[in-house]
Amino acid sequence: MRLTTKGRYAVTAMLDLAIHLNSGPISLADISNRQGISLSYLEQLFAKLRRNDLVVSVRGPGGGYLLSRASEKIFVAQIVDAVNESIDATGCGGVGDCQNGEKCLTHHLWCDLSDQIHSFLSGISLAGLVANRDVQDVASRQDM
Amino acid sequence: MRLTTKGRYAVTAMLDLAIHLNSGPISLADISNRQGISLSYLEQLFAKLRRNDLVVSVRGPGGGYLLSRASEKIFVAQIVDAVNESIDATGCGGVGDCQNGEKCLTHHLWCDLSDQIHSFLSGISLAGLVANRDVQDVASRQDM
DNA sequence: TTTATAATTGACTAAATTAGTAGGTTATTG
DNA sequence: CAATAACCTACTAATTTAGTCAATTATAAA
Repeated sequence: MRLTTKGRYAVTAMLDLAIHLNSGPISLADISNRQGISLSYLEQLFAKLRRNDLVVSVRGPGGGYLLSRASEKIFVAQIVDAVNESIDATGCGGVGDCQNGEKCLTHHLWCDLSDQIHSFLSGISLAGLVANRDVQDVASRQDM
Repeated sequence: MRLTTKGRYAVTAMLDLAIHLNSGPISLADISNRQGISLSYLEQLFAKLRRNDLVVSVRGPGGGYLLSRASEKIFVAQIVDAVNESIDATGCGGVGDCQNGEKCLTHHLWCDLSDQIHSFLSGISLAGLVANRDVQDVASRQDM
């Protein structure tokens, strides 16, 4: 299991889209400026987000990206998953063949932990994040 | 944040010690055989576990490692921490300087997640794991 | 006292992953 | 037709993981 800047960048970028919902398509250049993420790296991340139907793209001048559905229906777990940062804490993908085809001694523990993390991140939607006071503070700072 | 085989190996090895509590010092060779972890790699992990006062060592023939205290008082979070797999999900270590000295848009979210994971893993002791039915099944298979 | 055991230490390495960069192509709008 | 911005591919530096290897030190048993 890993959760590094890759997953954090993806969630941050998606949250940026959710915040600027009423401004039409948002270009990656805008997100890059506001969030301090390299444009080329954003392109890679958005390729995955698009393949996972989390965003839709609009090409050409004035184009950019839009959320594929209401921000209430996009959850942090889906975003982290989309950029291949598995939320799974087991080494076997939950299958249970971690030690010579059998379960390792701690298999059960990592399954429980995975469930815990997954249910936490599945309970948080972009809309929920946008409504957060702390998030609004940071967003208004960035829009100046 | 990462949780890879490194942290899983460490917890598995510590659990092996907890299970064989009444057999005196347990050598790394024994753990290596039972758990399928390379001996040299175990040496590296146990150097860290010892520095963090989670185990004590006994040198010479018949030597090995013992838990430094009762298995009720050693928690999974401490073991994962000891081998440098931070449980922290933020990029800034919780400080809040993730974007040019200020909090990034998702800082709050990662703080909450870190708390969640930490409190989960802090609530599970080695004794608790040993008592688990699934763990006992795997352990008895390994002792044959 | 020697020998075997087992921890301890340090240096090295292959493979994978992360976090990018660079350069070009395609679609669309004005 | 020119500018914009998505799209795509290939490459790279740095870091981390998961080890290997070789030597040293401490101790118990013979």
